Amino acid sequence: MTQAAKRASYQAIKTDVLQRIRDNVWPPGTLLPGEIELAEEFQCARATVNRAMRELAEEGVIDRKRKSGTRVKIAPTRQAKFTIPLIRLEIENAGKNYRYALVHRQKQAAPRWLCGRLALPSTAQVLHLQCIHYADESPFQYEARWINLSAVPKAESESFEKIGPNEWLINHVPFTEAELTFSAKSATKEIAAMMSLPEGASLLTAERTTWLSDAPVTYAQLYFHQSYKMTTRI
Amino acid sequence: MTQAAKRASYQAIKTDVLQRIRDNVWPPGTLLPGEIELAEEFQCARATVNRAMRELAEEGVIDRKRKSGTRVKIAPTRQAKFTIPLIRLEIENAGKNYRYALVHRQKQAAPRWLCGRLALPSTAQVLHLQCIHYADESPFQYEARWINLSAVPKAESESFEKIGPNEWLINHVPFTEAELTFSAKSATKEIAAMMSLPEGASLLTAERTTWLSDAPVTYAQLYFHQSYKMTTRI
DNA sequence: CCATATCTTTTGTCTGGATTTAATTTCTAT
DNA sequence: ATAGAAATTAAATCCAGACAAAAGATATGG
Repeated sequence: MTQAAKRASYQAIKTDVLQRIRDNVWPPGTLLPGEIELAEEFQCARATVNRAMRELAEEGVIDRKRKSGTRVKIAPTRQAKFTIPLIRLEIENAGKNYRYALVHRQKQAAPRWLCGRLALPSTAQVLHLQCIHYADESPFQYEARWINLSAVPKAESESFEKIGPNEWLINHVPFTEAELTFSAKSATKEIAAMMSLPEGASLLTAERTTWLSDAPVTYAQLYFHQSYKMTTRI
Repeated sequence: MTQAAKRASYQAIKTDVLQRIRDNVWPPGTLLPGEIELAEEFQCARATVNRAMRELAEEGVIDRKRKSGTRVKIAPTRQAKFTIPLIRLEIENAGKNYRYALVHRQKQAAPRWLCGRLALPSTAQVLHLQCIHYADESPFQYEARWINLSAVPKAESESFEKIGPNEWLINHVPFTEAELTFSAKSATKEIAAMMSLPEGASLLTAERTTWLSDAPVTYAQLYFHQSYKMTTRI
C-alpha cells in the first residue's frame, strides 16, 4: 500500500492517484474506491478528495458517475489546450516588429455561402475586410473577414486603417461562443502574391465563427505563413 | 446593480460575473471586489465564490493574485481545447469502417535529426514504422513513427501488423509529457502516392513527441487527409 | 412480464468556519 | 536613503458536516 502523506493536499492526491494508474495498480477500467474511503486513506476531508478526483476527471484520466462510482478511463483521451493570443502580441512576444496593413474594405450584401454559414437573411449587409499582418516586414498572416453589420453596426464607422479587425472586435464586441476550425489549404494565386509565397504553398488555416448569444457576429479566415507551427505541451 | 439570485450556485456566479464583464460593468483591468464582498452580494459562502472565480481564472477571463486581488484580463486569451481521440475511434465514431495497414517496419540506428530532437545518444536503436489508416477504404491518415527501443524494448517483439503503433503505445506505455505541433505541409511524391492525392497537396500535419518522465519514448508525424478539419467550440 | 414507485449509493455542491501562503506595504535599523 | 524585518491583505487550501441530484437496484402493482 502506498503510505499516504500525513497531510495530503489535493495536488498530492492527484499525483498519487495518477501514479497508481500509471503503475497499473489501477489498470484501465478499474473501479476506484469511493471518496469516503479515499479520504480515510489520505487522512483528509472528502471535499479534498473530491477536488482531486474532479480535476482528474476534467483532465480526462478518469470517468465519474453518480452511484456507479469512479473508473479509470479505457481510452485516456488527453486533450490539447492551445491559447489563441492576439496576433499582434504573438508577433511582439517573439521579439519581432508588428505591422498591419489593410488591403481591402467594402460594405456589401452578404454572399450566399456566408448567409448559409452564419444563418443570415439574404438581405444582410456585411463589411468585408482583407488585411495582412507582418512580422519584421515579412507577411505572417493574411486575414479575410466578414462582419455582420446588423450585429455590429458601429463597425461601419471604423476605418480599420490603423487597427486590425480582430483586435478591434475583441476590444469592442464581446462574444459568447466561437467555433474554431483548423485545416491545411493551398495558397491561391491571389493569396500567394500577397504573402510572397509560391502559388500552391501549404498554409495552416484557421476559420473562426463568432456569436454573441445566438446572433452571428463575424466569420474570418486566417491564413498563416508556411513556417507557422502551433505547439502545445500536454 | 445586478440583483443576485437568492441562492447562487458557483455556476450562477460565474455567468453573472461574466455577464458584467461582457456588459462593461467591469471593463478590462478593473479590480473586482474581494471574495468576502462578493460572497455577501451573492448571499453565499466564500468558498463558493472562490470556486467560481478560480474557474474563471482557469478559463483565462480574469487574473488573480494574492494580496493584489482579482482583475479582469486586458487581453482575454481564450484557449481552445481539442480532444485528441484515437484515430480508430475517430473514424468509427464518424460511422465509417476503419482499416489499418502497415507499410514499413525496420529496426535501425536513430537518424541524426531524431537524436537531436529526442536527445538520444548517437548509438540509439529505434524502430521505424510507416502505416496508413483508412476510413471506408480511402486513406485518412499516414503515420510515420520512430520508437525509442531503449525506452520501450518490448516494441521490438510486436509486429504491428494488426494494431497501429499509436494504439499499441497507448495501451502498453504510459507517458507523462507530450508535445504536439500542428502545421501544414505539402505532400511529397511518396506520401501523395500512398494517400491517393496529387503531389503537393496541402496536408494538416501533427508532430508528436512523447516522454515518460524525461525518457523520450516516441516521435511521430501524422499526415491527415486533405479534407480533414480540426474543430472546436470555445 | 412489464412499468412504475421507492430505496440506496455515490458523486456534486454548499456552508461557515479555519489555516496557509504569497505578495504588498510599512516599519526599522543601519 | 536603503536593505531587511514585520505587518497586512487577499487568495488558496482545507475541514467537517450537510443536503441535492443522478442513477442503479429493488420492490410493487397491474
